[in-house]
Amino acid sequence: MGQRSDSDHVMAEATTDKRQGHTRGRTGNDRRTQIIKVATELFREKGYYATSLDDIADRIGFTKPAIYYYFKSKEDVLFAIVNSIVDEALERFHAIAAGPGSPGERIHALLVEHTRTILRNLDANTVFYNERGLLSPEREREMRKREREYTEIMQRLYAEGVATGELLDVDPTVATATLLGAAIWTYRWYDPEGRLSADEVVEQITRLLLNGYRRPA
Amino acid sequence: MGQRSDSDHVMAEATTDKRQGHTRGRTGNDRRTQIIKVATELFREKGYYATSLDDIADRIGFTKPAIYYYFKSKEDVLFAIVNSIVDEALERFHAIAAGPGSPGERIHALLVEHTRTILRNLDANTVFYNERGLLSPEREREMRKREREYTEIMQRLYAEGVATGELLDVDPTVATATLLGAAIWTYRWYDPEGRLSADEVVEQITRLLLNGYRRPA
DNA sequence: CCTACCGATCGGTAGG
DNA sequence: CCTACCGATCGGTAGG
Repeated sequence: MGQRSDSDHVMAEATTDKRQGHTRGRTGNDRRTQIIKVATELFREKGYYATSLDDIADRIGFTKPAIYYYFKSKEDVLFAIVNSIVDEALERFHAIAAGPGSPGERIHALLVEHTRTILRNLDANTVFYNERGLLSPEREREMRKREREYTEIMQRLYAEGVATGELLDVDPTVATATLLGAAIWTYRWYDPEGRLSADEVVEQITRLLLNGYRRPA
Repeated sequence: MGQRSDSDHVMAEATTDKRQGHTRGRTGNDRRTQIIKVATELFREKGYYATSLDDIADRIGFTKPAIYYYFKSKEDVLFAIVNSIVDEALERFHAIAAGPGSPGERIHALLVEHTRTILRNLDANTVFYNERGLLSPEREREMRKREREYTEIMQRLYAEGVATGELLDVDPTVATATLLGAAIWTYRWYDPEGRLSADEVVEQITRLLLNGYRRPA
C-alpha cells in the first residue's frame, strides 16, 4: 500500500536515458501512466465515487489540478482504465477465434486466456467490472457495444460447436454468458496471496467448465 | 419506470381493511417496505452514491426527512436490502444442505434454487452484488462472515462428493466459487423481457455446469 | 504543476 | 411527515 510497484519502477527507469528536464525525470506519458495506475488502485479499494481527485493526487505526491494537465475530467481517468481492458479483450477474442482448433478447443483457449488475464491484472479488471456502469451514457453504450462484439464471437463459436455435435446443446447465449461469468467471477474471490497459484486456479476452473462437476462414470 | 408495481399494489390493498388514519391508508411497516422497494429500484438503476435521498423521496411522493422517520441513515436503507438477501440465502443453503440426496444432488439443488431466487428478484440481488461493498467496515465484515458461512456449507458438500468419487476432483473452494459465480453472473445479463424464460435459463445453466460444455461422446 | 477559490450537491438535523 | 437550513465534500477552474 502506497509503495511503488515493480512495473512503476521499470517505467521510471525506461525514461531515465532521455531525461527532458521534467521533475524527477518523468515524461508526460509516464506521469499519465502513473495517474492511471494510482487511480486504478484507489478505484478498486474504495470505488469511483468514494475516491476523490485529491486522494489520487495525494498518493502520488502532488495536487489535484495537476491531474487536469493530463485528463479533462475524473471520468476520463476511469475511461482510460476501462477502455484499455475492453481493447485488450477484444483483440484477444479476435485472435483466438481466428486461430486453429475445433470450436470447443478455441472456447477452451478463450476461457484460459480470459481468466489468466483477469488474474494477472486484478486491479484494472476489478475496476472494469465494478465501475464501468458509472461512465456517461454515451461511453457506456460504446463499451457495451464492444463487449457485445466479443461475446458474439464466442457465441458464434459455441453455435458452431453445437452444430458439429462437439458441444453440449444449450442456447449459445446462455452458454457463453455462463462460462464467461464463471471465469470473470474470479475477480471477486481470488486472493493472489492465498494458497493457490493463478495457474492452478485457471487449470481447475477450465477443467471444471469443460467436464462438469459430476465426475464421468 | 415510476409506475406502481403489482407487489406494491397488493401491499396497499392488504392494509386497506384496517385503516388507522394514516395518509392514504398506509401503516408504518408498509411505508418502510415502500421506501425499501423504491430505494432498491433506484440503487439498481443509478447506484448507491448517485441516488440521493431526495430521489427516493421524490419517487414516493414525499420529502427527504420523512425517510429519517423510518431509517436512521442512508446506509441503513442499503443495509436493510442487503441484509434480507443474505438472510434468505443463508436459510436456503442450510435447508438444502441438510436435506436428502447425494452431495452432487444437493449441489445441483443449491444451484437451481440460488439461480431461481436471483432471477426472481433481480433488483434486490443486483443491489446486493453491486453495492454491498459500500457498507461501513463493521457491517461489511458482518456480511462477509455470513456469506462465508453459506459458501462453506457448499464447500463441505463438494469435498464430501469428491471423497465419495461422485464429483470431479478439483479444489472445493475453486469449484464452489466457480459454480456459484456462474449462477450469480445471471444478474448481469439476464433480461426478463427477453427471449428466454427464467425457468429455461435455470435449467440450461445447471445442466451446463453439471455436464460441462463438451458433449459426452 | 501550484494556490486559492467557486458552485453545486447532499446527508443529516432543528423544530415543528 | 414538512419547511428551512447547515456543514462538509468535491469536481472543476482562474491565473499564474
